[in-house]
Amino acid sequence: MPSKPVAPITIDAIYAAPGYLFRRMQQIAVSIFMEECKTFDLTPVQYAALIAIHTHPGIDATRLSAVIAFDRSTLGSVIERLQAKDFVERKPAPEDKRIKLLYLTKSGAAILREIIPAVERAQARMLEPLKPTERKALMGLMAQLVDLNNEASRVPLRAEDALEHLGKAG
Amino acid sequence: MPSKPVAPITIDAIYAAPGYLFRRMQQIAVSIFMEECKTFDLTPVQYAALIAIHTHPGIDATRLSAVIAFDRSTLGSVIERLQAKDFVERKPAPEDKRIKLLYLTKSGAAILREIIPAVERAQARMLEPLKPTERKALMGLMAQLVDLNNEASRVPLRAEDALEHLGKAG
DNA sequence: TGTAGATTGACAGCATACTGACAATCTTTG
DNA sequence: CAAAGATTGTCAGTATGCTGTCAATCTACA
Repeated sequence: MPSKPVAPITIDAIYAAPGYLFRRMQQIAVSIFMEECKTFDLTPVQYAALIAIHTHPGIDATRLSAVIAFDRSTLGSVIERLQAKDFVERKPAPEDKRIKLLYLTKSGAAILREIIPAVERAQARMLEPLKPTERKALMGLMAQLVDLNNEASRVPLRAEDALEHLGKAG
Repeated sequence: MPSKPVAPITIDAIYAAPGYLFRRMQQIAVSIFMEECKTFDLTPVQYAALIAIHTHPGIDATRLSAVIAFDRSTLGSVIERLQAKDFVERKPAPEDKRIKLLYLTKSGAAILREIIPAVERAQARMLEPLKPTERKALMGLMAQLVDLNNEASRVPLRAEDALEHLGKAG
């Protein structure tokens, strides 16, 4: 009996591979985001951070990294840049000297309101080539896959766990 | 009549956004790849470059960047690292002094053969949480979307155009 | 032929992303 | 209470990824 056939080494195999398609689509998504939001000087990551801080005022960096699925190291410099642009401020936590709490500044809240239409245009453009039914199907499958693969990429905490101690009153 | 309702600013809106799902899935895909291939000291990008050079021996850096959808700048340092590991070698093109042609070394060809099973395990793991039908559907939609959005992320050349002058005998 | 324009590889600069390590600090446990 | 262990923010180091620029070189047109 013949042994299991070895897949030929070709570039076309790459083009059909999940890993390639995910990387390429991420690349395209960032490009579209930056194009729609070019007047705002905000990257996708910085936008996500602002939204999360808006939703959870007084969150600390470690919990924020869990909420938007980032490692702490990267997030440190992201916050630094947001602080330099005066969109975010950090206050020492009174009960724990290690922690610095994150808050939006007035400019931060303002730019968030202004950028949202542009972000929504960007999100719509990413899926525009598909038919409405296909968009729904794709987003459903992606949400499912990301959720079920959550453990695969080691993020320090699951978002819900990270927020347990944070008062619902915010 | 009421004006168009403004979407509330919440973190949940982020979690359902295409941009977030694409970024997160790319993150997960890289993580799985690195886990399966950790004995090989090759990143996903370096792997893609090796495959492309294997498929098109004597390709130059600019065309390679088009084939695997990268900008030239990033690819420069990627090639440098592959060269440092002795997986790739560059030879000056006789008919054009600007160009350096890329070839796999013996070690490069060898590691490619060895790593492929690990890469295939990684690719399979990315989609594992889904049912077979769903995997096919997702990959179909992703391939379609990436293809139709190709112009969105400005890669210098389309892959086919990039390879036009390269002899089929290559 | 000569020169304007295009191409190539290289570089600087910025912003993710990750691992691993570290001191300061807090918590848990004996 | 004291020592062990965990957590927090930060840093160093590596690798993408992008824009923009540049000199060297090639091409195409006047």
